[in-house]
Amino acid sequence: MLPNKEELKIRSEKTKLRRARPAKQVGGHGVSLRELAAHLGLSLTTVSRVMNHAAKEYRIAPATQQRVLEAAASLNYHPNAFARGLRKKRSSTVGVIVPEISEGYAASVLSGIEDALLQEKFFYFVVSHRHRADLLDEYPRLLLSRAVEGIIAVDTRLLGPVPVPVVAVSGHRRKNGVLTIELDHLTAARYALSHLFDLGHRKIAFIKGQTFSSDTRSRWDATVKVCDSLGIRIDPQLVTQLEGIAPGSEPGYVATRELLQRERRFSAIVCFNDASAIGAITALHEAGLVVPHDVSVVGFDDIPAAATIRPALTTVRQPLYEMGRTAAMSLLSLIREEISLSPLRSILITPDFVTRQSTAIVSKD
Amino acid sequence: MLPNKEELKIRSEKTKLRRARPAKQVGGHGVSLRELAAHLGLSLTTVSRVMNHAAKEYRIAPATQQRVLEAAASLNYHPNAFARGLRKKRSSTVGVIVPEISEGYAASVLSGIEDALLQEKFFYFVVSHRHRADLLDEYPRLLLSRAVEGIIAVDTRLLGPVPVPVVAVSGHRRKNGVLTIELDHLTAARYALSHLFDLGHRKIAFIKGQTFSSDTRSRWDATVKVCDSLGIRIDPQLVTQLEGIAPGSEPGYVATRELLQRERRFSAIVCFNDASAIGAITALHEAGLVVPHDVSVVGFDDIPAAATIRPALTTVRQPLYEMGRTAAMSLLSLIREEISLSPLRSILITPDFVTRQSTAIVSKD
DNA sequence: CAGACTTGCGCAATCGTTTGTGCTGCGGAT
DNA sequence: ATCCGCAGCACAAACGATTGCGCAAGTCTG
Repeated sequence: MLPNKEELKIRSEKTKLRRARPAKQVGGHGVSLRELAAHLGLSLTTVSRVMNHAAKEYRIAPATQQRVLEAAASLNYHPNAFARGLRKKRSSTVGVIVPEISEGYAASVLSGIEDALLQEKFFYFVVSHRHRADLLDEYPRLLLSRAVEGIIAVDTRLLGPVPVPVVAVSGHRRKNGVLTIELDHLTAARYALSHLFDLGHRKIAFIKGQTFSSDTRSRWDATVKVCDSLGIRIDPQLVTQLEGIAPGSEPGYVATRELLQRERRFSAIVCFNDASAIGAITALHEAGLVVPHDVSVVGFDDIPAAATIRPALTTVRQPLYEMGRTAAMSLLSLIREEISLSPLRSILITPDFVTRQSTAIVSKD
Repeated sequence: MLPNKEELKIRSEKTKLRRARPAKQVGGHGVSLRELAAHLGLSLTTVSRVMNHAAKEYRIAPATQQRVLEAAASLNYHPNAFARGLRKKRSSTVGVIVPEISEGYAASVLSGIEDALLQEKFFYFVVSHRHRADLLDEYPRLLLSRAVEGIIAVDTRLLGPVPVPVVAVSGHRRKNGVLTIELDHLTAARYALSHLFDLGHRKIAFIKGQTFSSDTRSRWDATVKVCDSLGIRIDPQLVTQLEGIAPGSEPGYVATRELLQRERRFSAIVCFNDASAIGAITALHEAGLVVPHDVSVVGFDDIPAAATIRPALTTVRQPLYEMGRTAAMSLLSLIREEISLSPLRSILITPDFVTRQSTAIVSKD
């Protein structure tokens, strides 16, 4: 049955009535496009076009633009994010998955991510999986249900495929459809080793990372390669590995004690990270060895404590902020389809090297 | 002009045609309610009610519920966040404003916030203002335009009033409409001072925080009060203050050197935070004083470095994670109007005390 | 002065959900 | 046989913004 004129009339009036009531908006502030338009005596269309900077394209008179913009400002108009998202199918939001947000690594990367995203008016959701498999499985779905347009995985290996662009910061097995931002481990190794080499060190000990850490492999491969080219022989007896998931300096302390027990002489230690370097220094001091006089120590990361510990740590600095920034910018490019994935699978970030007091010329005795 | 039957027919068919095309959804995955309903031969209404657990209320037959749920699962139906938000005016999202995310303080608080929020299916946006006034002004608005239902300000003083519930973690001047989560500074001071008191310390030096830091005032007030009750005299000559915005241990180093120059004897220092305590230790060592034998040092915060530095730092631990959790849970209660603001203006969180190696019995000489 | 452009703007459909109200059978009470 | 009530579902109007077309004046061309 088609409604007749009478009914339509009535309905239309009811509608008007409803529209007249002050709509309580999300956030409780501001007015809707409709109210703004009514206030101006213009159509929704026109106002919308002005607000979207599409005025030229649709030839809105400059005077009208002025009026609209002023009214928008004075009425405190803010477009409703839901309505806009619903219509445009874009949320200007990305998801970030990290192992643990309270850790310095993730937080530094996030800082870079945030800067890059906010510049483009994007926001981000953060979730931390804490290495729990169920969360690793659930979070991407949760993020997608929040309509994120892309995902950044920080030091995290995503399980299944994801229907939006994904950028990984370290820690992702190279995989189809995932752009990885990683440190240039070769340059990093070259920094650390040639520094020691130039100081005269030849018998160098190494503390590798835990096996579960994704950087362990690539960093060690780079180390081997650089030693090769420098002519440094890697003595298997001088290689140890961090064990256990304990954070902080403890694992490095343990590894160094093991190293010392092997009674093989070495004049320097290259550590997997600063935390373990600090542990190494403690162990060396306990063994009566003075850093850097007897043994030089090189760290990795440049965490804040690296500068404050005595002796201050010579270390390879990971530009985490920059890695985050790059990740975010790449993700945006992928979302906007300005770049496609095939040509580049990973972007290398160049580390810095910070020379402090924990390394010195090899002693002559 | 009313459309006649003919036109309506045509329009309706056009409509059907459009609806038939596979709608590319946000996130590129799943089907819409409409498709799900069509698939089931049911109305949108019914399916929606089942999906929203409102089946009882509207007497949907159990068999129907079953069918709906199964179809939803098999078709991978996910409600569109925009449409739902638009309709229900709720985003299940809050905003978090921090000074700097890469700093340990904010990151730890965020960790607690995240846990509490995700439990309730809320997500959060993070923005860091870096003490820039323009951002402090802009971010609340930006967050509101993203329809956040509440805001958590971490160590940050919001400028204007905000039309959604606000919870502050430290750093907020007590203000109407803002619930503040803060450390119980009195207990904290009692921990630190009675520890030193019991070790025999009477001549105690203090390093206060920078004036811009919001905790400086309340922590000092508590210190004065506790000294009073313990009968410890505060010698103005033994009180210094951190200067400058430099992060890390430098300000503490400088403050301690100043203290030493005053040539007033003291057997212990109570520092504003761990970072400055580390600086203090460095300065003391340089002056030939051994910690803790000659001077005991107490920190505040319990940052990771506190445990690794030598000597390991005795310090007051701020339960940042718990403060974040409490903030988030309170905010949710405010949003749901389960609690109102008037009765409680601030929630005190009790600190812990960690005894390590930087404090010792006062030496007899 | 008629037709062809251009200028400046409005109509109305659409995005996907939610929800107040209504409508249809069917069984039991009278 | 009539009426009532309830079980079980559907209608259709929002929510607020975007956008392909379309249309009326005004300007220009010849």
